[in-house]
Amino acid sequence: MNGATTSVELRAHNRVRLLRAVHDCGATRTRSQLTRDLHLARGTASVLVAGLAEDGLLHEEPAPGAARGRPTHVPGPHPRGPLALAVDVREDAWELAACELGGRVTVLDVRPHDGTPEGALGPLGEAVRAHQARLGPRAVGVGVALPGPVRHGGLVDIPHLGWRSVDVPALLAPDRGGAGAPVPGGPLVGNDTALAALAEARRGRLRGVRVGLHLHVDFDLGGVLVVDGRPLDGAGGSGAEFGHMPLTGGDRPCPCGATGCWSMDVGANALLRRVGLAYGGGRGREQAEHVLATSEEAVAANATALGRGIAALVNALDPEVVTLSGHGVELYERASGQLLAACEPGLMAIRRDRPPRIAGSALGWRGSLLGAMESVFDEFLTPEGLDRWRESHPDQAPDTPEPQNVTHSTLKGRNPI
Amino acid sequence: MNGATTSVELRAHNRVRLLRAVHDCGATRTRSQLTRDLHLARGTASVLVAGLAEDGLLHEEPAPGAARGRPTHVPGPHPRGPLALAVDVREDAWELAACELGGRVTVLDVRPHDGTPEGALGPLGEAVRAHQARLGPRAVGVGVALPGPVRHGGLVDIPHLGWRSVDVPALLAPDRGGAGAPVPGGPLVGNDTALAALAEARRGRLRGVRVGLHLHVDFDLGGVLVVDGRPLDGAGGSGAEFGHMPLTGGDRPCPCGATGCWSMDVGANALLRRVGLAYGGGRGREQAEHVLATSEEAVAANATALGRGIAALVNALDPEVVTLSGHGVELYERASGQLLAACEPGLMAIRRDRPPRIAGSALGWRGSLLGAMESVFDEFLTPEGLDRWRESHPDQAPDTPEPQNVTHSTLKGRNPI
DNA sequence: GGCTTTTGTTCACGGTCAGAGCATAAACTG
DNA sequence: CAGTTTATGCTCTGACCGTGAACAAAAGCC
Repeated sequence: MNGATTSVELRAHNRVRLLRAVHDCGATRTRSQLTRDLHLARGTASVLVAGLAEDGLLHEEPAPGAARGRPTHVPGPHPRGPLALAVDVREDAWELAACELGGRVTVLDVRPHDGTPEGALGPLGEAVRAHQARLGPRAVGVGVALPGPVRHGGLVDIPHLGWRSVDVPALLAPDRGGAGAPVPGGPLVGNDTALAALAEARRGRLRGVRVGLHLHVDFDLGGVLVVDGRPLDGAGGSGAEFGHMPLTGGDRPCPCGATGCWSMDVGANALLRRVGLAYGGGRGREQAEHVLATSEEAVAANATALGRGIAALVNALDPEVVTLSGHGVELYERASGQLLAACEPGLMAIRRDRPPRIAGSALGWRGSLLGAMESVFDEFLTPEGLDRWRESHPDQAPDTPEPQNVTHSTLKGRNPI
Repeated sequence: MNGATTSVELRAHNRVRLLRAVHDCGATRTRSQLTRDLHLARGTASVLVAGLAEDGLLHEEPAPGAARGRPTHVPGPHPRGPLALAVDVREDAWELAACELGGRVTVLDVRPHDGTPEGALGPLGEAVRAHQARLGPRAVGVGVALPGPVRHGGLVDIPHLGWRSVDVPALLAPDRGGAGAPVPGGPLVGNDTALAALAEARRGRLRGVRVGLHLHVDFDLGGVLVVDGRPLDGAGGSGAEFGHMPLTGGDRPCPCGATGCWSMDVGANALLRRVGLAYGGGRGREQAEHVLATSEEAVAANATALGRGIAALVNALDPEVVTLSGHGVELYERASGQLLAACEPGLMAIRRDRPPRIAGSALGWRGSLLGAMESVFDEFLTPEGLDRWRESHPDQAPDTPEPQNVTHSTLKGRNPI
């Protein structure tokens, strides 16, 4: 992102570039490929890799495929290297995972909860602290995805669960008592839509896309613009709320406090309402999935509302691609016709010539969790982050036991990964 | 923006940083202040300034105020330094100016036109070419602001003037015959709203603001998000069209091809329609100004629609500041009460706690022209741009006569600068 | 007029990367 | 199976850059 000014910053900058390249490609590229991609001299790459390996950040393995010349190696995560703890908190359950550099995910824990701030975040905090203690300095950060707007580094509102300015960092670590202020080393709290978009930008269908629009459909609808691989999260961190614009002409009051929000017409709650079932409070995920699978009419209504809103956003923002995650994937698969039919008349004439691609996410329901991981590594893969690592690893990293590879059942929804 | 990788890139990067700092502060800071601001050693700054002065890019003048120690100097534009040609094309007239590094503007020409592509751009192209010939290599680029969406580097649509995919670069320079492709050295065509937002970000009320929303009101309404000093112009360059979302619940067909656009309810055309006068086709600027000054009712209707749309966008994007330019300044001065009253009920509850500031532009009607200038310097103030300059100035720049300092009357509207 | 303060200039020094030359390790060739 | 080809890793030299200290310069202050 930013530029180096002095020679020593230059070295730090190149260390970060190399490490990020390894992470972004999922530890698949060989050293010689990386050398070319980053326009480095072979000697420079040699020094950089050696340094990162010595710091316990990288570990080279022989490259699998046999090629013509001298065999090269694939730099990947160090066996005692940094781990990001990532959490996806939904309205009815949470999932905790440890993630290596490169993006390999090991699910550590999955638990349902009662929808209250204490009921959800208390046990989660305990689990996080236990794993942090077990992993020691290998745990370089905690990223948490939450299904509501996040303000000023941790205050979360989820109107339909009755969460009002819930201080998530404080509830996760009661002793540290941070009043909304982002404690150094505290959890990185983010909106699930914004984090799903981040994952999509790094490892999904928005990879390499300069301007993309990501929409995340769960109980309600979130949306955010992704520019140059970064979701635009607003001034206070809560800028992924495209669902709270009155794009579909409704006049129903929204729990958010406004009226006629697009979000009222798309998502699990809208599906349930459409068929006359009870909705709200984070309940009814299974019924909603049943409706999605069986009620042609409710699906069509959802898809129509989705399409109309997409048209408005495409007019305004001119994205190259529109991606859908959560229920959006199935909604698009089952009713792309209605969606596109509702979208087209809402487009400006000049947009109809070259409409953006619309695509389901490649990450399924894993987006928010992966985005939480990326948010941790985004902070770690900086000169400052690597300096901290170096300080916490005086010479040789102590032998930490591998994280238990028990993979619990993951949160509901398909998991293509 | 991006970072240097090698030592020599580092030098180029620091040259750019210094030059940009001079430009951004309007050539007001002293060399010692710049040295501190950029965290440079005095020796480095010395070498950099000397190099830039020798290249004909900077020229140091003694600092005006007398301080305690050894007197310092103020680096400013070189008398034979680079000039950006900037053009603001409106529906009924255009204005051409030459701009020095640092932002000093000299208006070169102002002319009304008939609203046709040829009528507007033919004479403009002649004027531009004449000045380019006069200035030689000092003219480092041409930036053009146009009141409609700009696609793929130059194709412009202005529905209410009947412009459909007008190839602006080709019409400005018929001999070069670029078919929409951005010719190297060709004009940088941009949307007036996006460029007004750019100017606001660099020299107006969005300076230093991480996330801001800028709305430009002329005959109709344009809007764009500004992040880190950069307006988000979409995948094809036409992402400043917040006016073409159905935010106010109308159902009137819009010339753009969609229905119920916000833009139908705000701007000169909306004012004229409200009082029953003829509108469209870029005519009626003076009548609209009269309506704005006299009709309480039409102004209130405009302000209400503006406020309602702002609420939706604030919900979605969480900007820190909302700025208004063009007629928006007067609209806000005359009816901020109605605007805010319409905005508030549309906000999410969490936004009502900390609503963004709303402010009239500090640049009045000059924004688009200044933004056109900034777009030229944004391309010039890069390692590549400075290399081109060095190549076109083999050793010592030839003596070019100063641009005539005749300042024509500027385009209609107040000009605080 | 001498002292203090601030800034510009010069230069030795350490750090960084590019590039060339050489070593290495595989596949290919006959 | 031995020589050739090819691609890569390693090492060293050279050029470049910014830092920081020492010195010079130019003003205000006492």
